[in-house]
Amino acid sequence: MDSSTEEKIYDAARRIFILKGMEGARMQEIADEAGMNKALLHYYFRSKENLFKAVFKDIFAKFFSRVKGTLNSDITAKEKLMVFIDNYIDLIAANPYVPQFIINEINRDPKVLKSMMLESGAEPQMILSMFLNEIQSNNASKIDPRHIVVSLLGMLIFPFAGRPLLQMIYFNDDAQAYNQFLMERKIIVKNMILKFIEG
Amino acid sequence: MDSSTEEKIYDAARRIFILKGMEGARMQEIADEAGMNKALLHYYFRSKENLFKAVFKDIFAKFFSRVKGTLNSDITAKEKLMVFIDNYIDLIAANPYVPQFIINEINRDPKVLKSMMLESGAEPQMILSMFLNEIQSNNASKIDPRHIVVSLLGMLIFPFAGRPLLQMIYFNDDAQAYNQFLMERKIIVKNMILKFIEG
DNA sequence: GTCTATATGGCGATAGAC
DNA sequence: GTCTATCGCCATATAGAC
Repeated sequence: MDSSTEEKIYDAARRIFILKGMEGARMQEIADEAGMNKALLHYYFRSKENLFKAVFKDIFAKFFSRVKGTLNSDITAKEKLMVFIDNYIDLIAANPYVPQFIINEINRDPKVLKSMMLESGAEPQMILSMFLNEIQSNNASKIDPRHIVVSLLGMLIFPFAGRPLLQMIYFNDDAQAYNQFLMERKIIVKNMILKFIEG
Repeated sequence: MDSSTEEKIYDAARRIFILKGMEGARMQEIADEAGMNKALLHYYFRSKENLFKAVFKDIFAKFFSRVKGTLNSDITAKEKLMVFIDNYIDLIAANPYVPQFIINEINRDPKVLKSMMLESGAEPQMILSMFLNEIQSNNASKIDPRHIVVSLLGMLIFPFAGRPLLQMIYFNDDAQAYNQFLMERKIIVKNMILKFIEG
């Protein structure tokens, strides 16, 4: 681990903030995680608010760019959607707390959302057309594609966000079984979306 | 407003906790909301933790009992599902922050989940069969009904939890238009579930 | 740049008058 | 039961030695 001090702080903050959110995180905890003193956090980032914004902006931008990247390949619209579902479930599985973290923070302080959008390089107009073009071209049933996008994202994110409850009442708290359930969802969600789009 | 002091505290706490969560809420803020002094909160509930648990337990139990009630009427399984979707969207629309609040708190401290389940009168076994029977009997495609339950809840909850982001990028921040979108989802989600269940 | 020590403020909780 | 005043703690932030 020969990364710079600033990078160590940033990485530690990223882990702690994602797990506990802005309010739940403690500067001391981040310092411990980074293996250094609390004062250094302020030396490099001046305030907790600053550190949080730096981290949040990056997480937000990275997740958006990953989504964008998935949709920018050179295959048919339907194939893009299928690839997106596979990749997105893998992406959340590798970062299970990120989507809920983003949802929480945009609800906690919706004001930051606009600047996040701009600074992340994700112009609203580009985001708007994301998904929608893919869906429109295959949408035999002429449904407002925004309903399909929202349904799709809900189906993908909820099993991760609601995991403690779902795993307990439907899987007798068997984490292994629940992991398998999450991977099964790739096929399930693809089938569901296809059936809906193709009328 | 001739309710008792304890009720006033409880109601105020409920509003504040739902909006800000356990960590974001301040006892002073709850006292202001209830129109009284901070010390009275401790006189009646001894600690913030106690007050929070009392509120959370009730919210959790009430949401579960509403869901249960919807599924206990005397109609066919398919009709029950359709009625459930209508009622659940109305229920969230009237309490838009509640589902995310529940999700946050069970993730923040999963230990409380078990006692919540028991004290809310919702035995896991009863919860398990909830939905599943309804879906199984109509499930021509023989899909694991848990996938359908999770998909359904995700489709219903996500448009509320992700509202700030979705409303901004897909509705140009037009709240009125977004409200209409939420009501349209009753038909959309019903169609989606039906198509899936009926193969 | 990195540390220890400390200042400053806010919050949960309590004491005690009425 | 309800209030004012205050305690004690913990978290962010800063001062200052090295």
